[in-house]
Amino acid sequence: MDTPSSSTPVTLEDVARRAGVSPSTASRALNGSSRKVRGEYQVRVHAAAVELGYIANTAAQAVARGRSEHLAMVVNGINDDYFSPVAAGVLKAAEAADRMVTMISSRNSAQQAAQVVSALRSQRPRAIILAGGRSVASTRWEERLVEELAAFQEEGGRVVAISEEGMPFDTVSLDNVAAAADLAGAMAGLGYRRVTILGGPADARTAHDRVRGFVAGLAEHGVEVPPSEVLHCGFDRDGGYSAAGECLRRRVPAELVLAISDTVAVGAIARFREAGMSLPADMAVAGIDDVTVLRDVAPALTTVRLPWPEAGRAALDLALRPTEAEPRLVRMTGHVVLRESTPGIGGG
Amino acid sequence: MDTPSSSTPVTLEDVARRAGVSPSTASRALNGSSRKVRGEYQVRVHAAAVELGYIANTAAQAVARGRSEHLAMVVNGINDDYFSPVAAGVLKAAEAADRMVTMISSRNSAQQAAQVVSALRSQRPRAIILAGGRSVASTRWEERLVEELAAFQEEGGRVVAISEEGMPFDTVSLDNVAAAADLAGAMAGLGYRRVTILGGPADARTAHDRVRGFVAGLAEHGVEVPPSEVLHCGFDRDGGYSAAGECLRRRVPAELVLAISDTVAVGAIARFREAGMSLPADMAVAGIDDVTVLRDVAPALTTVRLPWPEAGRAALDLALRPTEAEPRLVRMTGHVVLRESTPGIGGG
DNA sequence: CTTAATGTGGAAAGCGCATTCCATACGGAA
DNA sequence: TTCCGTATGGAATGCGCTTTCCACATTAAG
Repeated sequence: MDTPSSSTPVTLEDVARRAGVSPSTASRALNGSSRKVRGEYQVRVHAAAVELGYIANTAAQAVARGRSEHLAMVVNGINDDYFSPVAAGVLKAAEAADRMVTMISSRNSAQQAAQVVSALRSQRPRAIILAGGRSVASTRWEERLVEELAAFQEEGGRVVAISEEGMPFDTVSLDNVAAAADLAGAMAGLGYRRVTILGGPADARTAHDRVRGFVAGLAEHGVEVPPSEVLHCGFDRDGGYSAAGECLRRRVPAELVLAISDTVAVGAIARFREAGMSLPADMAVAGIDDVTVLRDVAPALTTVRLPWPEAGRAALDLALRPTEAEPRLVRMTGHVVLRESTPGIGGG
Repeated sequence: MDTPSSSTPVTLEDVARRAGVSPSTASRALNGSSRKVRGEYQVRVHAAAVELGYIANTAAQAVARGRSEHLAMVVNGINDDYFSPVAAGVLKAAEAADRMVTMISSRNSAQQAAQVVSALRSQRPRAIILAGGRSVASTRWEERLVEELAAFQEEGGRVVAISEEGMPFDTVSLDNVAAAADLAGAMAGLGYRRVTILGGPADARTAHDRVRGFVAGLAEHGVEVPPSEVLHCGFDRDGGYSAAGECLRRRVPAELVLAISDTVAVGAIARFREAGMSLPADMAVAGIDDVTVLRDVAPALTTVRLPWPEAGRAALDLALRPTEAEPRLVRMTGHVVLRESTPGIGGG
């Protein structure tokens, strides 16, 4: 009790000795074995275990069994604000399934992701969940990443990607293109014609898809967006802020700014306000994601609700299901939520 | 390549054979051992490892060494929005330190926490970080939790608590009382006299401390808050929303609502708006935490900035440092951020 | 040139557990 | 009563890796 790190963890053998049985029996009694143990021994072993405060050594179990039951997740480039919903969804589902999940963040690059997956593999987890952040071009590192993942799967592991349709693994896909197109369509329906797109990083897959959706959705309603009206910027609040500044410098200001995400939209709003504009009177703004904490702010932001937490849960479900021959695809779609920030033009 | 789960992970022995050395040598070459291996063997082993795609089995290492190098973290009651900052801080720091962290969420109760810590212990991690959520009274389950943690420490593990001063472990403390008191003091300085407190759950430690700080800070400036003006509610947006409803039913409405957190404040604001009030003209509102995404909303929320991500990082630093005789305490304080939501009364 | 000190590879033991295999006890059928 | 099938405990083996411990050079010291 005095010196630190003095005691040593109690092992299964300790329990067995205490209960007066063999380690084999103790093992069978304490964990779900196919073999049965006589009732009397059963209770004696359990009693000994609680008396001694025995906690099974998962590492040892993993090596004896050849594979652990843990789950691993790589979060690609956590954004302080934004990392939450999908990770929270996964964690909550894991809680319900009584699992632990090991998280590791990769600095947003596929190179890191490959290394990180390799590190994860060393844990021999049951499944690896990959969240977000591929880039547009299929780089050499992307290939490495896929290879690494494929090797893992080859060894009996499960791989689930979130939001990354196109990988040869089980995938939970949030249809970014459709979400953006729906929103754009709705905006066109409200009468907006001159729109500027805050497009996020040029090389991020998600950003790219959303921009594509915006453009397509508007085009469908006869609204063309000249390439000069697609502004690239960071994927966060500051990105939106500075891109909005750029926007202000245009001769003919837009009627509507379509931001690639709510966070970017918030940054833009801040910049517009700073310039003395009154929202939504002077400028309409919409985003994508429907970040919860933003639902109540003024002007309430028009957005597309994307079921991120549900996607996390779905990913975990897939991860827990046994591998099948064909990669499965769970597709989730968002729906447009009209709020005050886009009152519309014709009707106003 | 055809059937799934066909291949089997390559082991250290495979590498050794390929390199024409003994497993011992391979082990020494591949991992940081105190022993040296001849240069030639060194490169041969490494070459063999990459050729074969060897990935060390951490579980086996953990059992051989007696302890793993992983970090574990229990997040107490993840709130979809709010879980972010501290977890993100920890994860980022872990990334920098090249560590993985296993997260597990406990349903906000100490009972769950005790079970969860026990599960974590089975991994034999190097450290366990405990984030948030103790209750006011020291229940039997809290004791169990501390016991569990103490046993873990006794076995050589490190324990770090965030925001939970008073446990016999290394602690990163965010001074909730002081934060609330500072804010309250500032508000009193702005001339507010009739204030209602949205106090969160009656039994949550953090909430309790903040309410205490509010009351004390106001009292210091001669402002008394009758107990009837402390409204208890959930710790989230909906809690704030409904508590604000209660608030509206009062005869003499308050001039200022002090919410226990930004999220609660946002809920309250939503309710007030719904009632047709104009903010901040009709009602001033302030919160605590300074949630990033809320910084730009209108009316910009007066709050106390609490360095949650930094706390996460600090916790990880502590976790990586060797145990010392005395539990260490890292105290972090917030600072008041005045924004539009509390324009003040005298000066306005 | 001998002897001790040092460096380095390999054999073997061990980490905590699951599991296969063997031994024993028991029940029922003949 | 004998024989076989079944149930269940225990010894032994193995999982992948680290770490003594030992053997064998080399080299430095005498």
